[in-house]
Amino acid sequence: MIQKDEKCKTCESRCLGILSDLKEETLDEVSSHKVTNIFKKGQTLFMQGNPPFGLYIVKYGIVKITQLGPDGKESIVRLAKPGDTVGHRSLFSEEPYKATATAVQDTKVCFYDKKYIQKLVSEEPTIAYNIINALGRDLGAAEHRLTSFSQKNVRERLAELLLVLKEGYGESIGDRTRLNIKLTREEMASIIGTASETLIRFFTEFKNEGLIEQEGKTIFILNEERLTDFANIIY
Amino acid sequence: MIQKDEKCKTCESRCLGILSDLKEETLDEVSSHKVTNIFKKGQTLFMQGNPPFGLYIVKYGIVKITQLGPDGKESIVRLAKPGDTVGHRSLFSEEPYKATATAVQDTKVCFYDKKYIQKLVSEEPTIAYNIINALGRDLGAAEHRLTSFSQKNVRERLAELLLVLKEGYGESIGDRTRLNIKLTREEMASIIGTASETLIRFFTEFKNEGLIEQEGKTIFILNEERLTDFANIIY
DNA sequence: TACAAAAGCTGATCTTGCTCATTTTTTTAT
DNA sequence: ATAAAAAAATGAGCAAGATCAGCTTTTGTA
Repeated sequence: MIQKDEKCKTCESRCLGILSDLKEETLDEVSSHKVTNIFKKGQTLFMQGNPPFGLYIVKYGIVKITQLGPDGKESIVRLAKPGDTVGHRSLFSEEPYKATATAVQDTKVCFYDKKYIQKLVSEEPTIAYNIINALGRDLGAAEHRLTSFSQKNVRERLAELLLVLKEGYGESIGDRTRLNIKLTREEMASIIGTASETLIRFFTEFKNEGLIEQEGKTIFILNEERLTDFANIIY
Repeated sequence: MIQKDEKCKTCESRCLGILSDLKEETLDEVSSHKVTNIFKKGQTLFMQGNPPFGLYIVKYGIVKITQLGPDGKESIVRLAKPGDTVGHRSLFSEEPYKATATAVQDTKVCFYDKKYIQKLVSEEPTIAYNIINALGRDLGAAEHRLTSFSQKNVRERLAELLLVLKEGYGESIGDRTRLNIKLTREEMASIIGTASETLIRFFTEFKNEGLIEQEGKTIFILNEERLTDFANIIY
């Protein structure tokens, strides 16, 4: 499903992302260079090994970026929410994608051709800044996770994951925080690098201890403070 | 020790890094904006928590970028060799450094002020490209390591580390490859996220199996092919 | 609405790799 | 050159978490 009618100028997700600082007239021009796509839950935006053609910006929904391990098991290396960019890591590298991007739920993304983004970067320093910042943020997150993988146990990493999800997807509902993201146990396990059985055990522990709650597939954070203690936060 | 006399134009390390595509006259201008420093082995370029002031480019030597874990243990998240950039992750983010940069051996670096780099990025798209590429490469490496941490055992990760070090620091000497980098067992362990004792055990195994050799503190790769098998490479 | 498939959960067992202790070797400083 | 400190190496015991198996619940689909 392809749409070309929508305008960046009036897009709510835009103000969160790398196009946030552009002038109105530039935005009109940008609009005419994008293609909007809807991906159903489970559909792939691009696959590991394919050549990169351009840049995706998430309008709504959630995208997971995964890598295949030696035994065909997938690891989730990153998540992208509305306003986030997907494909920026490989933008100007001449190499094929090192990861696969898949819609975690029904997702709308805007696609921009590589050539056009290159032009934009050279003409609009603010775009360059924003891409550099986005990459810096992602690199910081990845390296922080490396340290967690090295030095924390699974229970601590799960507590940390719940707090990170709260940061990115949490919405305060009364005295609880609802996580507006639905991941399978398998997916959560693959983010923190453990077996799903192990994740489930600690997840159940947290539920029994009254730190979190579940309604259907939706997770609620009840006690952020105690979760923070358990996460053994680094800084 | 500070030197201001050296020229970027004639610098051998420059052609490897983000300044590689500049015109001669721009390079003269760039030269006048840099400060060259020598850091003795063990000295720090900057510390986790400090505000970032600019960008470092390694001229010779090696720099490790480390993060402190919850118990004060350090994890090495990245290494930088001549031509590589240090400090680019936090360049335009308004946050303090999330990691510490330390000279692994005597190291010479050129320092460029943040403001000046910002000006350069907006005036020279090639600089923006190169920084984006450097960040993309680093992010790719970090995410690849995340997958390895999730899915590989210590033996496989050590084999992989030796191959990565060969890629970055290897020099062919007869039928062996010498690694031009000297790390302690502790440091190697902290790269692959294991205890030094465990690393030493597998290191000894690899020596006994004739995959690697050691003269003093210098490591030689004898059998890359078999090491690659053991590394269980992902792609 | 019913059936199949996928996801979630729990228990039992086994293995990897961590921790602690000790010895040996190498490096650094005086 | 010598002492002190740091790094490397090795062994033994233990614990975190992986794996395997079986069962239940949920979800998707015909």
